[in-house]
Order: sequence, then C-alpha cells, then structure tokens
Amino acid sequence: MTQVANLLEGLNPAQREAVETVDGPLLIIAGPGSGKTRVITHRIAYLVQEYGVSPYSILAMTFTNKAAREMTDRLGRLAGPHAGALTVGTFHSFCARLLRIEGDFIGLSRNYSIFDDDDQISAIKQCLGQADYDPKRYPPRAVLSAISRAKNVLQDSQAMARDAAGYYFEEVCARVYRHYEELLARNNAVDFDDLLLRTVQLFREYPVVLQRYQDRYGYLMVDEFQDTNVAQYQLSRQLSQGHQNFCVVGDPDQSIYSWRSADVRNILNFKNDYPRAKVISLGQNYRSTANILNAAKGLIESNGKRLDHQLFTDNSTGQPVRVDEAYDEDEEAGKVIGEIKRLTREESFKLGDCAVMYRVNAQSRAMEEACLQQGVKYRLVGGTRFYQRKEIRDLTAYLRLVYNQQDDQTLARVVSVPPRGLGAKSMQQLGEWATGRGVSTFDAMREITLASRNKQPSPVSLPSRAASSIAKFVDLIERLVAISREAEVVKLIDVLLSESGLQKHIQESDERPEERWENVMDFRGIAQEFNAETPPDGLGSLLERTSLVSQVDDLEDAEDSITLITLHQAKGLEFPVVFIVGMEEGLLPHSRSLDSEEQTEEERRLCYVGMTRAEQRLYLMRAFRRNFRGGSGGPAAASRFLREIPEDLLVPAALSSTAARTVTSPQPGGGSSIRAAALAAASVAPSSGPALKVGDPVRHRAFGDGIVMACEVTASDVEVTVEFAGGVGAKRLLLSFAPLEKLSDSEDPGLGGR
DNA sequence: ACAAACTTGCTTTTT
DNA sequence: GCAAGTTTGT
Repeated sequence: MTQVANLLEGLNPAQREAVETVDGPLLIIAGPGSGKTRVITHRIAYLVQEYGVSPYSILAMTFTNKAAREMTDRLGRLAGPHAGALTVGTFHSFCARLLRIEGDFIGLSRNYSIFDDDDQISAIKQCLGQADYDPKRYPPRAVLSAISRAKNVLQDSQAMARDAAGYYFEEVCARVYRHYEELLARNNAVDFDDLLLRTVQLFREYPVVLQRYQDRYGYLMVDEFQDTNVAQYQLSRQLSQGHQNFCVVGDPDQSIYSWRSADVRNILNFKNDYPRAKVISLGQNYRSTANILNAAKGLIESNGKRLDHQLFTDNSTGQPVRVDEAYDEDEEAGKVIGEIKRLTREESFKLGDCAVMYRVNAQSRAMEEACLQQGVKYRLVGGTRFYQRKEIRDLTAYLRLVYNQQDDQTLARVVSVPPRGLGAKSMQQLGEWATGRGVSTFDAMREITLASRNKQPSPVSLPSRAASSIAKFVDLIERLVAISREAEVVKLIDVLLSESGLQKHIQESDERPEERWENVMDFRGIAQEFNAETPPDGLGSLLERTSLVSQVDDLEDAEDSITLITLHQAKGLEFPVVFIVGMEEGLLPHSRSLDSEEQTEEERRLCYVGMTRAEQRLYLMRAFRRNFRGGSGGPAAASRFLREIPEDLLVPAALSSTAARTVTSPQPGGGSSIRAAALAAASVAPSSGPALKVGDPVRHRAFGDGIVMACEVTASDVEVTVEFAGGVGAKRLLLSFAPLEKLSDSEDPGLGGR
C-alpha cells in the first residue's frame, strides 16, 4: 500500500486521474512537457501493484526504440522485478516478433528478411521491368511511396487497383504492387509497412491467432497516438477488441508525420469510435518558462482545426523569446554560435544544453561551418546512420543471406563485395534462369555448383570462370550457414569477415579504412549482446535490431557539444536553450506545404514542437537571403509564424556575429526588430522620411535600384534593409541619411520580391 | 571496373 | 546552381 501511495505521490490531479483510470478506453491528451511518460509508467506500475494485473498481460507500444527503452528503464525502477515480464516495444518490433512466431499462417517462414529502403527500391525497379514500365516515366521512389501509402491504409494490390480506377499513375502503381507482393513472397521477405499490414491481415484471416493475443494482452497502451497510421490503429483495435482496455496517449498539436501516413483523425475521432472513452487532458507544463509556453500557445492557436485544451504552467516567467535576423545563413549561424559561446561564458549554460533546430537538413551545413570556425563542438543528429554505412550494410547483407538464402535482393548486394568475378551479366542470366524455373537465385547457384561437382555440363550457359566463382561462393555461404546453426553470432561474424574476404576488402579500401574497420568492430560489439541466444535465433534478433533502429535512438548525452537537429527529429526531446533557425516564408512554413491549409497547419505544429522543446531560453532566427542549392534563393520574407506569436513575449535580440561578414554596415545603437518589420509590412509608415514598406521599389544614388526587404524602427531612426539589383546585394541604411527615393510600381527594377 | 559526362530534380524520414 | 545519380565510354 505504501508503494501505491508512492505511485500517486507528486502527481497533479489530472495525472493522478489518468493513472487511476484502469478499465475501458481512455484518451489522454498530453501537452508538451506535461509529464506524459511519467503518467504512462506510473499507470502501468499501478495496474500491476494495485490491481494485481500480471505484467505479462500488459502491452505498451511506442514509435521509437528510444521511447521504448526509456519506458522500460523507468518501469524497471518503478516496478522492479516485474518489469521484465512487460511487453514494451515499437509497433514494428512487436509485429516483427509476432510474425517470426506466427508467420507460417501467411506463408512466411521464421527466417524471413526485412527489406530496407535500398532493397525496396531495387525490388521496385525489378517489378517495373516485369510490368514493362519505363522507370523514367515512373520513378521507382514515387511508385514505392504510392505503394507504401496503400499499405499504410491496409490495401493489398487488389484493393489499390480497385481504388485507383481512373487515376492512371495509381493504376500503374497497383500493377507494380502486384509484382512486388509476389517478389516479396518469393524472397521470403517483408518490408517495413508489411510488418504492420501482414500482422493485421493475419489477425483477420486467423481469428484463432488473434484470440491468443487478445487473451494474453488484457491491457494495451499506445504512446504518441497522434502519429499512428490506419494500420497501427487497426492493429490496436483488433488487440483490444474484447476487453477494450485501450489507453492512448498523444497530442494532436504535435502531429507532424502526416506525410508518413500518420492520420491525426485516429486521435481526433477516438471519442466517436469509443463513445464510452474517458478523456483526460494533461495541461500543466513542467518544462518551459511561462514566456516560452505562452509564445508557443499563441502560435498554435492560429491553427483552425484543433482539439482545444488548456495549457498552463507554474514555472517562472523567464526571459522573453528572443528574435533576431541576419543577412544570410552564414551570418545567422555566426550569430547563433556567438550567442551560445556567450551563454556558456557569461551564464551558467553548458554547450550540451544548447540545440539548434532547422526545417531541412541542408541548413546544418552553415551551422557546422560556424561551429568549426569558432571551435564549438557539435553533434549532428541525422547524417548517415550507423547501420546505413556501407561497410556495415555489406556485413549485414552477408548475415542476412546466411539467415535467409531465398532473399535475392541481399544476394545481389553480397555477390560482388568483394569482387569475385561475378559481373552484372552473369547475374542477369542467372537471375532469369532462376525466375524461369521458379527458384531463388541462390538455389540456382546451388544447382550449378552441384552439376560442376559431378562433372556434369552446366544447366545454363555461363562463362566457365563464372561457374567456378559460383561454386566457390555457394561453398562459402553454405559453410557460414552451417556455422550459424551451431555457433554464436560473433563467431559467425569473425569467420565471415575473414573467409569472405570482406575484412581484407574493407581494410584495403581507399576510403578511410581504419574508421570503417572500427565501425565493423563496433558492430561486432553490438552482436555480442546476442551471443546468448540459441543459434540461429541470435542472428535473427541481431538482424531485427539492425533493421529497426533510428538515428535518434543512439543519441547519447554529450555535455560539451551543441546539438544540431531537424525539427522533426527534435520531437520528444528537450533542451535548456533552443535556437530555431530559418524562420522564413518558404522554409518554415516550407514552400512545398503552402498549397494546402492542412499542410501549412502541420508546419505550424512543427514550429510549435520546436518551440516547446525549450526549457529556459528560446531564440528565433531568420535570414534575408538564403542560398538554396547554390541558387540565389532570392530574398525571403519573415515567417508568418513570427507574426502569430504574441508581440509582448518577443524581444529583438541584436546578437553579435563573431564570424566576420562584411556586407552589413556598422549598426548604430540598437536592436533591429522583426516585430517592427512586421509592423512596417502592415503599412505602418515610419514617422520620418518617405513612407516605405517592405516590398517597395526604391532608388539609391550610389547603389542603384532595389527593393525594401525590411524596415526596422530604432530608437531615433528607421533602418531599412534594401536588396539592390546588379550584384550590389543587400545594404542596411538609415532612412534619415540615405539618399533613397521611392519609385512607383511601374519603375519596379524587377528584382521580384515575394 | 572505373571515370567522365550527362541528366535531373530540389522537405521532413519514428520503423 | 549544385550534388547525386545515371549513362556512356575506355
């Protein structure tokens, strides 16, 4: 009983209610920083301790491995020895394990492969060929993403074809999809989306199996529910059908993955689907200062379609949100890094407290350069993931082939690394022969090997050199398969590395061999964790791990580095100091999301997610000019989001740029102000000089014609930034001194402001 | 098997 | 306008 008291202690009334509500459907709307994970873990512990629910019958699903691990750790501390019996995992890993066990029902044997992105693309290319479509007209990426979208709404190729009627591209995709299904089946493989789709299908077709899982899991919880897609929702519904002990936690305002088929309607319509669902709103924020929270609230309130719920905090007011602008991305980066250095020097922040967030990965380059220049250590989230590195992928490809020889995609990757005299043409011939006879490529190779061992003529006409290469290769793989059945995983890896020539190949490559070999050894270290399992299960688990990890997963705390991260990846994280860079129209909101209101609202949520990551300080930065892909990029207007944040919570920051950038003339006395610019944009004319507003064409005696990019009201004057034509670039000018004259619209110098 | 020349397209990327 | 991918040539 004391333990139970502990579980409720320190919770606010809403949190407590959420923990104590154990039966029936429950929807928890959890605002940012509202102690969501705490509530989930305490609720699980409470179920076990107070209600005597067996931990064995509790299933908790998350989206990231990181979230799953965090939850498991916390539960270990809360529920102690019980924790091990809980099922906590991502949707995908749960399904992957389930299919290992039950896959037979739908024609998947235990050792099935999980196709990664590359496998999928090359498979799609192959299918396009089979269906006789030109990959130029139908880019494999686009076809794959259409198929993926269909899978995420639980459509097989037939259903997709039915829906596609009249839409030519979709029809084509549905036809390719049919070939793709067949290819996956031949390879004894599934792709990411299949993990969910095929599980749902299995449950539909075999109610007995579903029954078993329904009986086992009497309590189901789903985290980040706003990001579930139709397949995930359906799966959850199936599992909780009988008992309806279905608890979902999420925040529609943080739904930022609709482009990955997440369907926010799952959470918005939850009450319709479960009329007797209890709804609890966690509104108290424990993370951010009041100023930061209110600024974020102000922004998100501009979204039309919203489930209203009250956010508040007892935290201190804190400092206003600081806003600053720069000439271009380099100056912006210089200012950010300069300010971070100041924060560590003059205040008590550490580098590890600071994060810089951006909309697109390309923005990291300027930040990295500024870090290098100013000697600030950084960690870049994203980049090539560990398991995506070439050397690791080559190694895992071998392991996958050893685990499942039906997997032609993997075979194709492995066969010429290192080169062993089996070129594209031999493989092509071999592949055709194999498909013609309805066997896998490896089986075909095996037959050829057998024939040559028995001194029989090769069943296919191949160069004799190729035939002997094939025999050697088959030999190698079969030896490895034998080892995989009796030895531990690391032993298999060691033999593989030396016997396949992969070790030599990596160590003698010209691209940083030491580093690459180190990665291989790191991988070997990871593999050690799976040594204990009886062969070949250890191999299976290792492969599952390699297919299902993300970039944020292995993000470790680094005290002495700042973090560079996209806004998407930042979801779920928090930092004392946050900079959001690139607050410009066309970037945030991104130009590709401006054509629909829904998409623009998602951009707003993305910005909201970023802002609510900040605990103490929040900076919003923008640049006038940004070099997109080398292109001039054109002058960019301030993001509408800046205007939507309540004015009184913002303050111009006037950060100094340590990185020298000579375009700007020395700034007299004062802060530049985005707010003022916005006011000016709204045609509030400055009190002196010609009335200028953003977008006006002007003429300068020395610089020629240009366009007003911004007006900033300083203490005593108005400072305008003008983008001049003819390679002159942007200048900041004081209106009272500068010989500027306003041109009428007909004299527009044609710079084309937005 | 690699390099040079060309084409293309250009958000985000939990698993 | 560039980087990445594809095609073509040696």
